[in-house]
Amino acid sequence: MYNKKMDEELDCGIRVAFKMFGGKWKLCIIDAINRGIARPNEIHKSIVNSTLRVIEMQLAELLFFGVIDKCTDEDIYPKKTEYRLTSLGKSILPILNEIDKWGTVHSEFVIERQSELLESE
Amino acid sequence: MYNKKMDEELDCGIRVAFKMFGGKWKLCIIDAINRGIARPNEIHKSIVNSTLRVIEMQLAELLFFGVIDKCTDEDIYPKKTEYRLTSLGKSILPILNEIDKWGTVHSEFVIERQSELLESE
DNA sequence: GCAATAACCGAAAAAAGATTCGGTATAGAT
DNA sequence: ATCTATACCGAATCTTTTTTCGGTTATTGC
Repeated sequence: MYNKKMDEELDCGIRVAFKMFGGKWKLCIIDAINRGIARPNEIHKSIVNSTLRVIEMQLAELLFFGVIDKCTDEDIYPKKTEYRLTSLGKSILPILNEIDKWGTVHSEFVIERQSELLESE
Repeated sequence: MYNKKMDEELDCGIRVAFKMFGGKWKLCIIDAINRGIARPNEIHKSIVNSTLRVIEMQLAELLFFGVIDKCTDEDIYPKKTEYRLTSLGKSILPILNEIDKWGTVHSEFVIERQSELLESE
């Protein structure tokens, strides 16, 4: 969450949507929370190759944009924070499922093309 | 299309899908082609705030991954190139429509939150 | 001949985004 | 007292993506 130098137009649905969940990790985070993985540390561990810091930052953005809700139990230590999807967050789930389904179906093909790229370097 | 230093796992559908159409401009390009805007120059003009160069680069990637087809009329000048969606490209359309619909519905809300961010800098 | 046009490409520079690292806080266990 | 765990934050650094800019090619129109 910092300032951009170039102005970004939110003039079509696609760009608005990408503003919300277009980041590299956002949909994975939303998916994890939806599957009941509620705590930052757990979310981080569930997403291969993610760093805790980036998960924290993306959670902060999702929170700011009202995609998720946060409740922290401040009394207990180690602190216990849980995130849940808001209704706005839940409204993304059908899209998430479609995207995940598409990716699963085409995974083999994409991975193959990808590896051709890497071989030819 | 260059080499990444960090390895990216394509271990879930979401990441596979994002590999294909997760870029900032890809879905806009697919949308444009789907609406009959077939030529690089026209696609560029139809997408506000895009540079021609980035459109060219993204078209090359979409081509490489088999999302679009290209046919260039080399005989005529100025050269005439037209892109079309392949069946793989067309398979993305339902998702694209869902995303666009979501963004259109929530556009006002997102733009408002966004402007709160910018005011408080 | 010269400008315009369309497609494209390479490379430097800028911007955006992610990682790394070190720090805070606080309580319970050893 | 020290270690552990969890959440979280700031800042430097590094990677990835986008922009900017200057080319090339080949034809049509002036």
